[in-house]
Amino acid sequence: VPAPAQPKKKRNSRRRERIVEFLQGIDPFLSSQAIHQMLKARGASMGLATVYRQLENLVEEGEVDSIISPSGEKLFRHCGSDGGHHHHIICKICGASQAIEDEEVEEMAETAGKRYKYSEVSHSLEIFGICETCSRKRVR
Amino acid sequence: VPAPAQPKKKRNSRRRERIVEFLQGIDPFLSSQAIHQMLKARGASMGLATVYRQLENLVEEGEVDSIISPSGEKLFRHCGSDGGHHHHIICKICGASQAIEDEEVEEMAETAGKRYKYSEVSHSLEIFGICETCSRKRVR
DNA sequence: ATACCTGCAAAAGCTTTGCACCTAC
DNA sequence: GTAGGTGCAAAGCTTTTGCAGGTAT
Repeated sequence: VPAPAQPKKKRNSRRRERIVEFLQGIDPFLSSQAIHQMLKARGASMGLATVYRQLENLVEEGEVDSIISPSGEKLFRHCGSDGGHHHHIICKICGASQAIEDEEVEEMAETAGKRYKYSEVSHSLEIFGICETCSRKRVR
Repeated sequence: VPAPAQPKKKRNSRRRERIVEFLQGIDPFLSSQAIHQMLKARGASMGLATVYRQLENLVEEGEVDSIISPSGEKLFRHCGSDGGHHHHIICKICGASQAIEDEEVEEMAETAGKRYKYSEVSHSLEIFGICETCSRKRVR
């Protein structure tokens, strides 16, 4: 079984810093496109491809958390200091999220991997719903 | 809050039966494209769009379970008789899967929804890895 | 100087949709 | 006879990639 290659060397850059800085000040999970759009709106010079490439780097380095929405779109969120891996309940409409603590999920995934002899085990648990704010807006 | 509209009336058809029949005899989670390809290989007359449309129907009716792979692709599997909703550990390479029983996840999702006042709460928990068979093939 | 970073546009994948025709009920 | 099903090709979307030029080290 080949050991996972360590990430390529990454370089600092304006765009990269801009993205990290932006994500640190943001709560919800956002799509690459949304992030690009919001950065442009803030006056950043930034190509879409760069956003994709940098987000890929940042996920690889563990700076950013990535999930897949029910529609198959990748969503990103800064997840640096507040501990390691955890899960969220996420609004399908606005992307607002709250962290969910649950150690049992981690254990369960590991146990299942061993029991069925799976290697390179990862897991994803995401809870999606519609937050109170968005619910109200919908009723109108 | 509008009540969820009941599914449209569905009609029996050769293609639909073919798909159900095929999925019932299959273990792993498969993509729409894979299912289409395998049905064609078995001599079925079947368009790709039909596979997409029927899988959509079947998921809506609860005949088929759908998940999203780490790459964002939708995967399907027959999930009719063996109880209701449950989770799986899935091979990233061949799609083989084993069911995982865990009631706590269900409770947790529900609790989190109530606590944070989210409506229309759903959740997804999937464990991905590489199964023993595929591990061996890789090493060669 | 070299290796990585960027932007743009093109290309790739998966999925959905418009339309004309077919089929179950 | 009518509403739903089907195939094909076109279109939609998100994401990736090729390439020429820019930038950090």
